[in-house]
Amino acid sequence: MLTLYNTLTRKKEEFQPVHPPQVGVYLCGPTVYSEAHLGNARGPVVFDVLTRYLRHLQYQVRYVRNITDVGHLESDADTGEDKMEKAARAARIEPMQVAQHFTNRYRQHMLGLGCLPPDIEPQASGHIIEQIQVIEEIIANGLAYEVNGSVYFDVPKYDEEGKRYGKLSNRSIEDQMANTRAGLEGQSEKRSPLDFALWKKASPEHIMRWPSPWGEGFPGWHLECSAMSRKYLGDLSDIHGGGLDLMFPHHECEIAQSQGSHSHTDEARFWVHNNMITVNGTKMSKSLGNFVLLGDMFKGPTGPLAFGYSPMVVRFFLLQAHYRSPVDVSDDALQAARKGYRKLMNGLRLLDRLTADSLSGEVIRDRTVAPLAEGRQPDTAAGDAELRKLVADVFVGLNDDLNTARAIASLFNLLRKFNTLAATTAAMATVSSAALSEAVDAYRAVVSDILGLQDEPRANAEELLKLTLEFYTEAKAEKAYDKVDVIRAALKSQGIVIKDTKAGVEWAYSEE
RNA sequence: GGUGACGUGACCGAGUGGCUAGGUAGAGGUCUGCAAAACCUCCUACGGCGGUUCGAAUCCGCCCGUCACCUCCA
Repeated sequence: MLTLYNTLTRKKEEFQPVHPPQVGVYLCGPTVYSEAHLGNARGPVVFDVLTRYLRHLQYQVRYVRNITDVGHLESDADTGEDKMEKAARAARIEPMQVAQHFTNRYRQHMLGLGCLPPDIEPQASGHIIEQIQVIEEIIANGLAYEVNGSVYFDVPKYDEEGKRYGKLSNRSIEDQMANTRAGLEGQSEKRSPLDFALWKKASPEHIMRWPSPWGEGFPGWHLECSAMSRKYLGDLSDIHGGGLDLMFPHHECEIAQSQGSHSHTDEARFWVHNNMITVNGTKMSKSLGNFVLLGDMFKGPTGPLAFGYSPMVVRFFLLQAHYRSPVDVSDDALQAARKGYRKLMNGLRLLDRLTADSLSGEVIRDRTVAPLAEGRQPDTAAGDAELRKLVADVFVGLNDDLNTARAIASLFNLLRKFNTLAATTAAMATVSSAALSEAVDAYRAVVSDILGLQDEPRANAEELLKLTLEFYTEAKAEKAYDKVDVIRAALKSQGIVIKDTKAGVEWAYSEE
């Protein structure tokens, strides 16, 4: 049974869907005004594994990952220029063009990292009507007020009603009041410094603006997720997540908005937060400038990294730590991860052989039974039990708050067993083909389907072809025509024909 | 200041009071035409000081150190 750590209750809870077998999952997606960095990838990778595992558990998952293309203000105060607009102005293009560009880049990188596309990928700008609707509900409930064409959420009033603003991040409204920064004063429109904007009036120079009951403007920081989560996952979804740094204020505000609207829920039953990626122990972030862009990281070198690392190595690296632990990036750690990843992939190839052998039953039986006396069947009880234990351990890890680090450790133990079995016929005789095939299926399922780790072909086809042509030329020089024919036929089966020209041996794609 | 984490062997990184985490690196060995891979063995650590306990990396206290959130941030 899967347990998940719920930030809302601060403990691990058994996962039960609100409406089984459906499961609604929402991940706060990227703000598409710049290139994604490694830190931006962790949430999507973790939630990709989570949704893959939920599907493996036979749940019908609807996975929503939004695109924030509006609504993030640049300055500390609730005023200032939208990040999209700022980027657009700098590049002298349409804001939507900026959004589209980085959305495309983001999708490309996420696919490379093995993240399956979400079922719904809603854009904030496409849900202005829904957001206005939520604001109207909150106003109707007396928890928001309009000033000068802007609408603010009334945090103190909400808190007075016993809703407890701060329940997610575990902070009291008194403490928050006491710790209000001096720099944040001067937002005269707000009744309380804790209030946050639901709708902001657009200043004349603002490009991204929409009509509303309060005049032309744009939605506030936290509204889109509440509105879109409700639209696609209902009043109460199952799992809502994002980085730890979104817990406050973003997710806290989301809960307030949902409680304050007609939904009257915490928006999601489970609030799940992944920890940060650090560089030399310090959080990777755009503002600190110590980030490693995904595109650069795949090519390398960049920033603190002297080498490039493939997307799958990066994915494996992230999954080797538990999602609630911080992970520090370094060449040492990534190089170790690369070897581990390749080991796991070699295991996948070994399984193809193991399965092929088991399928041709005679081969296995001959090999395994041969050393035994006539008429005796090998005793596989102990071997089978051991194999099944190794498989079970993998799922123990996954079920324990999606502890991929433990699951991977168990996979390596299972892999060692496979390697031992494959080494000798005597070893192979210690397990039944039924138990073996179960274990093989489990390994494949976990590595490929759940952890989403695919083999990355590292061989260069061009180089291999060149090598083959050298053998061809050699064989031809030796007049070893049988070899020549074999090579020619093999290449032809790959759609490639060899052309003997006066200048030398060349190749072309077969036109047949 | 408030809230919350964390300090594990050369490196990364799991650890639910007693049972080998795992990966990488290193040493030795088996196998091998040479290698590689694989397998076996070794290197067996928990910031410090106290306490609870038959027993603590794991619980409690204090101290030292690091980090995150409290402002947009995954």
